[in-house]
Amino acid sequence: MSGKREQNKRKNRQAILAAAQQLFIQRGFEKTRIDDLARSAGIGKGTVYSYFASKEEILLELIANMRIKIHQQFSDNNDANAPVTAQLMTLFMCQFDFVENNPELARIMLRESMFPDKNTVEQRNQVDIKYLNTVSAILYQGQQRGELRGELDLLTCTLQMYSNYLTIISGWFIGYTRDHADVRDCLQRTILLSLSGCASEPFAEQYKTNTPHQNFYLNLRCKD
Amino acid sequence: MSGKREQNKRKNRQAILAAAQQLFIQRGFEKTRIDDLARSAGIGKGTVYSYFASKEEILLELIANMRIKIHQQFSDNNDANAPVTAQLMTLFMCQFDFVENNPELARIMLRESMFPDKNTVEQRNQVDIKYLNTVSAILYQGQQRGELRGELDLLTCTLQMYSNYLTIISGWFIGYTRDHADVRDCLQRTILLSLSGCASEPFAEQYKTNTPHQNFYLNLRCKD
DNA sequence: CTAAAAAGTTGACTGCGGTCATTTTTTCCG
DNA sequence: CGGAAAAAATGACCGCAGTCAACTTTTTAG
Repeated sequence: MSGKREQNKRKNRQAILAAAQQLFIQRGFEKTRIDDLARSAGIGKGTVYSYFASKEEILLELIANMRIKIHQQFSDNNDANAPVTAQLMTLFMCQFDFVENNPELARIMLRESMFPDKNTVEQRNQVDIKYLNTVSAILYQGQQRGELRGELDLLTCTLQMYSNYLTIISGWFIGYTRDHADVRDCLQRTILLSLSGCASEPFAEQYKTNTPHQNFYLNLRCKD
Repeated sequence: MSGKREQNKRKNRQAILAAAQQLFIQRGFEKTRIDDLARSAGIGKGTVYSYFASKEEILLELIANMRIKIHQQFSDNNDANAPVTAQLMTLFMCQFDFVENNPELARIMLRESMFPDKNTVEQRNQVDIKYLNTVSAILYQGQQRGELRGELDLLTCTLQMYSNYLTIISGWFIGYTRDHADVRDCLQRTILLSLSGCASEPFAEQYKTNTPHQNFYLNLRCKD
């Protein structure tokens, strides 16, 4: 019976995540004590720390799992032939729904995701990249259909669209937007602006560049 | 001598900030204990908390003060007639210099600034708005000079430019950009993209909107 | 099967941010 | 002045995240 150990480890890890899901959502992240969480998972406090490096790590893995599910839902329902704006709106609003329903948890995730400290787990990062890849794919299709300029640098463009989303979310946290409809409107606005550009005619042309990105060390996949 | 109390309060507050500046920068935020900070300021630990609500509040006020100085430096040196791109680059790179030199402190500030929790001090927010106003002013001048489209919604445009900056900074924290030159390049790129737009000719026109923003409850001042 | 080694579990303990009852200083006013 | 009231300072204390030496379970190998 050499699988006993592995089996137990999987069970414990799941138990911790399940307890965390229950407690973090029900009672809140700050108000949940690790001791309670451990008790609820049927293990000792110290054991928790042989599975996760910190309380926050538990939350981040939990959220990463949720975000993968959300992404799956998007993929299942998205119409890849819809206009770029529509697809981006759908993708971003799916994410915002989660943020709106779990502001405390999402806030911690967003903080860590945008401004991580050194000891970040690579894997969690992958969920963000999954979303960036999706944006990238949407834009690439837009290029193929002629909606977007063909010589665009996709990476810059992807970053900008995602950054539009993050800033609107940030505005929501700060209190500049009140409800779902506000967020939707603002998001639509910035996306449209990104598409149409700020410059006036004579200038716009000269601002167009097509040299590829070389200083942002991230490779996105725009094709499945 | 009825001013004794007021005078002392001002002195203590300054002493705390001075000690914080020294210790947070020298030894780091995490590694500085409140007890040490209090000792260094010549007061008791409890007293610190009658001036600041938390360790983080001290840091945030400290940084807010630094950012005001940085902004002053920018104002003093900025050429208001330079092209929009140049002015924005100068403004953002001034800020990045601070971030680069104090990553730990800046990280905490950026996290709190973008995704604050409920009990945020209004005053600190004002520094961010100061910067947004500056961006707004730069863009407004650009409009006046004909560089930017006159019917642009300044708020949306301002948010987008600032969000370009924040995302590049975020990329730097994550490790997607390595050095000062990378950041500069990427920033330039996204700004140019914001100016020229992503859409191809026939589409670009129809994405242009000129209805003013109504769902983002922030009023910027684009004129001094 | 047994015993030693390896892997995993545990809760008492540590360190630090933040609190609060007590003490000290300052102000007010007769 | 003096002494009462108000304001401020203080450090012992608390709660909780995270550690670690002791202990238990599982695996390995002879």
